[in-house]
Amino acid sequence: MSKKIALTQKSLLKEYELQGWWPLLSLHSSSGKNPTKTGSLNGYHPGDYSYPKTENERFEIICGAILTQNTAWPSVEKALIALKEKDILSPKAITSTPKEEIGKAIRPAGYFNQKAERLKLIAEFFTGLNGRIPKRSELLKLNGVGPETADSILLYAYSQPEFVVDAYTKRIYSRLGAIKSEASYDEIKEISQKELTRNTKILQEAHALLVEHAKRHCKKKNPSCTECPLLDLCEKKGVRLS
DNA sequence: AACCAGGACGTGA
DNA sequence: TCACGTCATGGT
Repeated sequence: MSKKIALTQKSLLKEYELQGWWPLLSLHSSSGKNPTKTGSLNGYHPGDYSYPKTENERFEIICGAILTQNTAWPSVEKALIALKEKDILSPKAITSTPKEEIGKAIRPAGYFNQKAERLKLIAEFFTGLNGRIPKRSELLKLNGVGPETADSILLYAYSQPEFVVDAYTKRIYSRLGAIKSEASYDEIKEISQKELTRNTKILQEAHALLVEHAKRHCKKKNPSCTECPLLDLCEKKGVRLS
């Protein structure tokens, strides 16, 4: 309870260093995969919180937030790259392109039928904003945008201080003993923001670090606890030591 | 060859 | 409210 979440972030930052989310296609270098990150080819910008710099980048993040629902990031990147290749990674293009063609491009990201529909809905919504920052309640009214997607959009596309709770967060916090396993999305979000302070840069890093840690050590099936940087904080110490 | 992946929605109890 | 089935491809 008391300060476990804050201590966790401190340990994760020391272990993995700054993450620099959200990954952007425009930041992909030709030098290949970044060995310090597990999820993306690269596209991160550690230490630079000035992204997104353009409306195109902002919209790319929004599309990524939809496409990554229950889907591994490398698959999402394939979909985003395909959209860009076909020149349909803009609100106008997505609005004016048939759902079938969008579905064809985003196929590797899975659920391509409903995601194509959701991309069209949020493209319309984005255009209607005219550059204004959306409210969370507005985002939640969109079909296909639940609490996590809404918070991801606010935190990474609009730099609003909203903590993102995902399956990784719940798993890590639950194993640590920082929350009860039945805790709701909003409960986890509130205690996190309370312990971490409501600061955009901190919350961007916090979520990214949790994702990285879940992929490296706190895996669902076979967690590797032996070299876990959180071992001394963890209630389920040594679920798997081998 | 199951199992999992940076969820959300519709349905019925 | 809430548990449960559904949506789908691709990597391990």
